[in-house]
Amino acid sequence: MSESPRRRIPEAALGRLPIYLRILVELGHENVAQASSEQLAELAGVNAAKVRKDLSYLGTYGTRGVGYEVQFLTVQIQRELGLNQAWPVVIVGAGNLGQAMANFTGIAERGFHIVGVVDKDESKIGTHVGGVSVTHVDSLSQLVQLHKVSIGIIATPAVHAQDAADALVRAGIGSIMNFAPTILSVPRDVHVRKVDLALELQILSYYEDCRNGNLRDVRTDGRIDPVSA
Amino acid sequence: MSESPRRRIPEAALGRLPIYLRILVELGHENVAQASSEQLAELAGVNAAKVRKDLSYLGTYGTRGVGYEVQFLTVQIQRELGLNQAWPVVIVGAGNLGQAMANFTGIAERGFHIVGVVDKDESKIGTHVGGVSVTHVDSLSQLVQLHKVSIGIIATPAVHAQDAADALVRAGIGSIMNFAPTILSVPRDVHVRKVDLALELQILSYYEDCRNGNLRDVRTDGRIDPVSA
DNA sequence: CGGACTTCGTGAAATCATGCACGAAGTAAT
DNA sequence: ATTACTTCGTGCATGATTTCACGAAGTCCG
Repeated sequence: MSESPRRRIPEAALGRLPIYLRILVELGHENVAQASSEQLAELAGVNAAKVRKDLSYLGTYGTRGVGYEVQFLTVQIQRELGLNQAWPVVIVGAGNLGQAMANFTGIAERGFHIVGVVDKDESKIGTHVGGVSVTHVDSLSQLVQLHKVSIGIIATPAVHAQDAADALVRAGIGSIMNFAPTILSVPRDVHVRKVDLALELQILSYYEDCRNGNLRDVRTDGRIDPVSA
Repeated sequence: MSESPRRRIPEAALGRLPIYLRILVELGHENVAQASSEQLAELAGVNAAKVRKDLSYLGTYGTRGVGYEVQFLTVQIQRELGLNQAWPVVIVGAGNLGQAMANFTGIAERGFHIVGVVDKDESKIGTHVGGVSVTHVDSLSQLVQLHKVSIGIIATPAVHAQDAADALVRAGIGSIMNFAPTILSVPRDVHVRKVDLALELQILSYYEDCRNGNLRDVRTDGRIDPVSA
């Protein structure tokens, strides 16, 4: 047991660390030196016990009676998330979304660096987005090796998403952020995070529909006109 | 018990319904008439029992020994999600992300209709994005009332996100999709879904960092140089 | 120094989500 | 009709996550 076998932050907690991090960075900019779990909870929109439990997975970095030291905790979370380096990222797909991601300042601000945008559409090649010029998807491997990229973003239409994933995997990428509404099939050791924008809207639609008194009636069970379209 | 008091789909299941829906629509296009939970599970990348349990929240729409009728189930899920109408949507913020969302075909395809894009930057007003022209944020209420909009998208920089939310709430919006990395404060009855793009990348960064053998060492507990930056 | 007060860290309870496994209900074919 | 087979619906066990509640460890001040 000289290794470091303890070390796996629960998914749920992991998803909140970037939120705490952003808040801490902001507090730092305002020269706030200390923050209690209560304050952080308020800013993060969660409950204080959860903040403490989440932070406890990193180590015991708080001081009882006082709170957490903003600068120190900032660095700890960054370290934990692997953000003490600038990660190079490639984007596959130079459409609306690909361009938006390439231009998105929030990404650069938080330690990511877009090193390339590729597309298969000849007409887009050579155009400039967010400081880099679009190259052909065939140059992906080269790009990845040159910049030691390990994170790729898929911003292609759904039909090409699996191709994009295959290309990224072939190029040696280890993690993928997928905007296409497609379940990608990738080797077990490649991490995929799916972001489905329409899905989020559909969920809002559900809640809106509920609110509108459209309490969808359940007991209308008998099949009504199965096929019509 | 003549009411419809039963009717609240667990969050986790709700988040998967749009996935099943997309799969069913695709199967429908391929003229597949029936699908078993096993097949749906395969396509959705989940386990068959979960598919059945999720669908059971809608009603008992399957046929034992056979499976689910694709057309019928499609309609049921749409109905449940409130997608039997086209929802009008407004976007606040005509930057990269706002433009990308306005142009995003995936959104229109799945029953949403962008009726307006507003911004506070005079230089953007009058420009065209995704079939509508950008108007001033002051016209928001008008726009919302005119088109009976109940869903708004915030695609502004973080500093203006709360203003945008306030404006949306004032205009009478009921649900908000927020791309800014900000915890919005809104009335209790307004639904907010947060999509934090940088956050997703930060989580990938964590996994990449783990993979790279950088098993962050935990026992280096003694505070190392708290403040340095 | 000692007592009052603050805030963390964490066990334990409560809640929510997942997955198994099996009975129920259907089809198909002899 | 009976038998063999498929696949749903769901009770239950297991696991993950959230929340509570309280002891421990610190600060502050007279």
